[in-house]
Amino acid sequence: MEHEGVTKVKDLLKSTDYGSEVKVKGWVRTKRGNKNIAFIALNDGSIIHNIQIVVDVPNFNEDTLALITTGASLSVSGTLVESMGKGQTVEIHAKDIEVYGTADSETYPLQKKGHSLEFLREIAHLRPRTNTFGAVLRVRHAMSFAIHKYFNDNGYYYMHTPIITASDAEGAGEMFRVTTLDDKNPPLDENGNVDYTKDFFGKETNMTVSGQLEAELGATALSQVYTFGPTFRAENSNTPRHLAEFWMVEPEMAFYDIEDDMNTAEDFIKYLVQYALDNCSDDLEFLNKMYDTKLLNRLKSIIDTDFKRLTYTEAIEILEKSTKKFEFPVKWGIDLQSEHERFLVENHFKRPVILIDYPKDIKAFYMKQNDDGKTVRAMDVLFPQIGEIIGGSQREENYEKLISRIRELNIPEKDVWWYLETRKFGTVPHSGFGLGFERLILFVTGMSNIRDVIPFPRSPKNAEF
RNA sequence: UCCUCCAUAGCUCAGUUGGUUAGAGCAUCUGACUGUUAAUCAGAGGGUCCUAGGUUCAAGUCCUAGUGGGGGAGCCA
Repeated sequence: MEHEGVTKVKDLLKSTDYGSEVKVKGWVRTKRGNKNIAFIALNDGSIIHNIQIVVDVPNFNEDTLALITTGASLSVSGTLVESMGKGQTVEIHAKDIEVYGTADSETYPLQKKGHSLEFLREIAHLRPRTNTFGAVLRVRHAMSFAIHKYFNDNGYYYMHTPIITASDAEGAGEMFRVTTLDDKNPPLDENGNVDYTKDFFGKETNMTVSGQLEAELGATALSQVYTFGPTFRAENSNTPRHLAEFWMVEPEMAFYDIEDDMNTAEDFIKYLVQYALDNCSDDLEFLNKMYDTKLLNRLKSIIDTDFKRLTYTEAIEILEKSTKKFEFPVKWGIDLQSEHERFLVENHFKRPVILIDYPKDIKAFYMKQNDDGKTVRAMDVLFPQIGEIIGGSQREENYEKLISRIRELNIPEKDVWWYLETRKFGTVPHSGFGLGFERLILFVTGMSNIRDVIPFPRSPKNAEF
């Protein structure tokens, strides 16, 4: 739908309708020229490229043109013409220019020149106006859309799981507390502890660390569901791969075993990468040129490569036999460290790896126990550069086995009674996995810091904007 | 949270064994140029050297602490 006769830059650049009258609105990237002619590069975010506005200076008010500086917002009406200059095929010969808002060139922080990503993080309110963040945000949108499309096309239902939760059973990390109690003078019980029965929900509540347990409830009715929402971890993690607030995709499939789970994960991620290549080529080419010249090759190779599948035990054997010296010694039962995962993916197999059948002691309570009594049907998809991009498992559907594991781990049964009931009433084998959305975006964009693939990152000591 | 590196103009950085008035490129401003492509050329303005202490005749430079940031690790997605 066209808005007020305005054409997007994206469509103007494709157009060959020379001589037609057009209107475009956007933000000035650069202006250059002399007293006779001026060139304005205008961008509206619809595409990484700018449309060039050609201004015959004598035809315009001098004071108006003086307001057109980098960052100013304009409405331009004019004629679409074949460009006389090199560097673009079409441009707009301006007839009328309206300045919506100026951007004082003395104080506007974005220059024509490139800026460091660290600096741009400090001006996250303005960084969407840069080429890099425009590209990242468009790719991020495309990936969000593709996720919904993939699941919708494959018979999944999008399920909204709660953001506020009273269950601490997931054990996926430290949680942010949610409360309306007076922080200076909270009600106390007879033992002097904070009395959460007086709190808003009548019990202690937190921000969710995962929608999985609730997604399982949906899967035992709708067969295939997925969640896609914000997730919160109060871990003091200061790394380029962690956020305190991030988005997670969690499909959950009834009647799927671990093999189906792996097949789905691999198909899903290849679909998303293919979607990016098909729909974000301009942005990916820019990122490939500016940040990571191997990006496009890496994305293409992922699609054509079968992920290497092996068990945790086999992986341990490979690591033990390798001549590489690891900082953390390898032994069956340990949780694999980044150096181990990187070795497997980047040195040994040189392709994505799916590891299954992990020791049960290093995995969550809900994972299906294998007959060996030692391992569970967990699955981790390990990617080059970013490590674990997907973690999933077949779930334990046997009530007796599940509750005995819950008791072993001292998880309060009163917190998970509802979860247990799905195993009591019409239980089915089922599986699922979680994909860290920002880690996917890291992989697809080739960016190296997770704070640069989310518009307004939340991390320890940073909740600005 | 641990290890490590860093903090100097709007941005990116240089600044020697501690020693006059702290520099460059880009950006900005002024001027020149009739088709530019991060335009080019000439000139000008622009600094609480992160903060607080300390050592010293003298600190951007050395020491201590703090704050913020990068990289690595842990926790994890």
